[in-house]
Amino acid sequence: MATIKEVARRARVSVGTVSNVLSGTIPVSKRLKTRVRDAIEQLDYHPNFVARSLKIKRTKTIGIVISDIGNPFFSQLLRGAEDAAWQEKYMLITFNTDERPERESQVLDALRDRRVDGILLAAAAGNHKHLRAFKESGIPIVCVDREITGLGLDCVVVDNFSAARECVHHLATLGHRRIGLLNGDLNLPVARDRYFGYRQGLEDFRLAFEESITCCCQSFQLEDGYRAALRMMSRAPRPTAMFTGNAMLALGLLRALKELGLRCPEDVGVVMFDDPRFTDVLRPSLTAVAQPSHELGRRGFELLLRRIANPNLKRTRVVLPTQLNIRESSGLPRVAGSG
Amino acid sequence: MATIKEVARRARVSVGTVSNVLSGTIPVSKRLKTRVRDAIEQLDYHPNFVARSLKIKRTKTIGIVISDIGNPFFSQLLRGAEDAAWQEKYMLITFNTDERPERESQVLDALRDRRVDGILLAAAAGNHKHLRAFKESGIPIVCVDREITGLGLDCVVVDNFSAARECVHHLATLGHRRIGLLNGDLNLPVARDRYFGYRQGLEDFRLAFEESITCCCQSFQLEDGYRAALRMMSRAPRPTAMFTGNAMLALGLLRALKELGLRCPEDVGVVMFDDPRFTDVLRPSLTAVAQPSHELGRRGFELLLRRIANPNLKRTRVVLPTQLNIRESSGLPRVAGSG
DNA sequence: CTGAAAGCGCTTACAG
DNA sequence: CTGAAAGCGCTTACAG
Repeated sequence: MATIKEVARRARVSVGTVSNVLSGTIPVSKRLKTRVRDAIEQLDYHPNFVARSLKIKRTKTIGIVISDIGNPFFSQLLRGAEDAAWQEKYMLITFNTDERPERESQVLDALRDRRVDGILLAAAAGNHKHLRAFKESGIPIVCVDREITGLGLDCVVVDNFSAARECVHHLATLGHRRIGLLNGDLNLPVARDRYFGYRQGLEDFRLAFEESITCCCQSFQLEDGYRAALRMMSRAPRPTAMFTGNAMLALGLLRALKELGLRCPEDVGVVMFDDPRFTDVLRPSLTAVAQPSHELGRRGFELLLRRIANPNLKRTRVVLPTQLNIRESSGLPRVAGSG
Repeated sequence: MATIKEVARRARVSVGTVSNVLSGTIPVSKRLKTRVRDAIEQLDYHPNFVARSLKIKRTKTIGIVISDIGNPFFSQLLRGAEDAAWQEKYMLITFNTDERPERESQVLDALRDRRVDGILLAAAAGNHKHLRAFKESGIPIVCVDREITGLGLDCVVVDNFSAARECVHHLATLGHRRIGLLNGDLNLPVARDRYFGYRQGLEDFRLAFEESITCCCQSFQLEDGYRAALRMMSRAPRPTAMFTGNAMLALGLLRALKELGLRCPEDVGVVMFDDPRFTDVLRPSLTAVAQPSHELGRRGFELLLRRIANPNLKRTRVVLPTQLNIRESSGLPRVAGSG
């Protein structure tokens, strides 16, 4: 590919002049401008962004580190970030960590070596020692979906506590008295918040918290949810309704119910966190907490950009609203004592 | 962040020597090696990959351009590519095109400016003028999922024709005589191959091809499938079974059936292309063609790597096997004349 | 306006 | 082994 030097030679100007017509910041005479433009076209010249990055110490690239792109929540979040990034001529380097902190640490190191301008991070559970070390690099991190406290990191999140609490209220209002929980790893802040929201919801209705119908799986994956649900639902006394920490766990639960010959919502009502596109095609359609995943990504990027521009900004925490979409799976109101 | 110069000064060696201990290709005395290592640690030095890229003319970065990461097929493909790339210390820049050729063209240009080493492309429908122009850059492209002919591009794909044909055979064997099609844009090679496979399947069983129960939507999106299905299924005579070109269209179809009060599989049997994780949680569980999406990504990356290493290799075309997973939605065998 | 030159942070022949 | 130097392809003061 042609270089700026070749363009300069052909246009009989200095490389500085070529650079100037390209950037437009410093005026160039019409005569030289056309000569340069012609040379560029003839040589099919495309400025080398790598060289530019080295010089200006900006790569216009950010890393986005999530747990699993297979989860529709994260794929939408990625889309939001990409859409915002494209407008600003930024590019995204994507990484999945599968919730493994050591992989997260390696990925962050690799991104630092590439000198990305910033990072959007949905952190894995576990300690954040490597994040503390990463601060040395001076590369800003904005947490998306999963807040990290104590490191002064910006974040854009939803109010998991309140949304979970609302789910329990909804089920309790329908007459449920034994409401179980199928959740992810409690080391994950989102899982923890949903857990405490669940408990608060029970308390609000003076319902007993029962260990035996509460399960925190190792992951938010379908298979884990399936196995846990199989165990929980084949044990008496069964819950009459379940709240699940995300959609994958709900699918696992539904699979287990099906296998056990239990009907939803007649035998077991279901309400879940997350509301991916396919939700209302399922039978029954699923009552779900919709999160603004696309916006989470978009706002995350915008915040990161502001942080890059101004490292001294004080820490920002953005909370986006959720919405409970009531569908069939939570069931009809129960008559007292039928659970 | 510290530079190689600072490390050299502190270790009292030349920058060349620092580079040599880092790369390991040229031997360095033990004495200097420890001095350099100490300096690196003290300064928390991390080599600047951007500078390295400029010098060696390799960015160890590839672009991956797909239509929609929200489609589980593509998110798995991306994972496959990422997993393979990570092993080779490559990074992936991700882009969604939403099937827009003009966006695809812009994205490719931007990736060229970044001097990616290669590109994994699931091309949008439409003409490929911009791809022809892109060849000038010398940056290799490997097509994944969607083959492009006439430009000498490598590809890794599945046999869409045969898999679609097999779906129709399956339905015909169950006794269906009016088998409809819900497909994506015929300008897309995958859609076209599935279309012709469908027709061949009908022919194999001497079933008539009927325009009125065939629909090629503008996109492979749920909403398009829903609208088309609503139209088609409310018109008599209805098909007794449908073959859909992907999972999103099948979900759209199911939503339409539900709305029209039609049961699946009793009223309408359904077989679809793609087999995402949630498929067998649906009621009925869906008969589906599983594609090795993860492997498509992995093999695509591997092929790209070979192509980068050797631009003179002759064109390679890799075809990966699919598998028809028979579940409830195709229904039980029909008695003759019941359709 | 315009050009010559320094420099971004590396790698890699080339001498010694 | 080791160092001095050139060069990757740009941008940006600095003179003129």
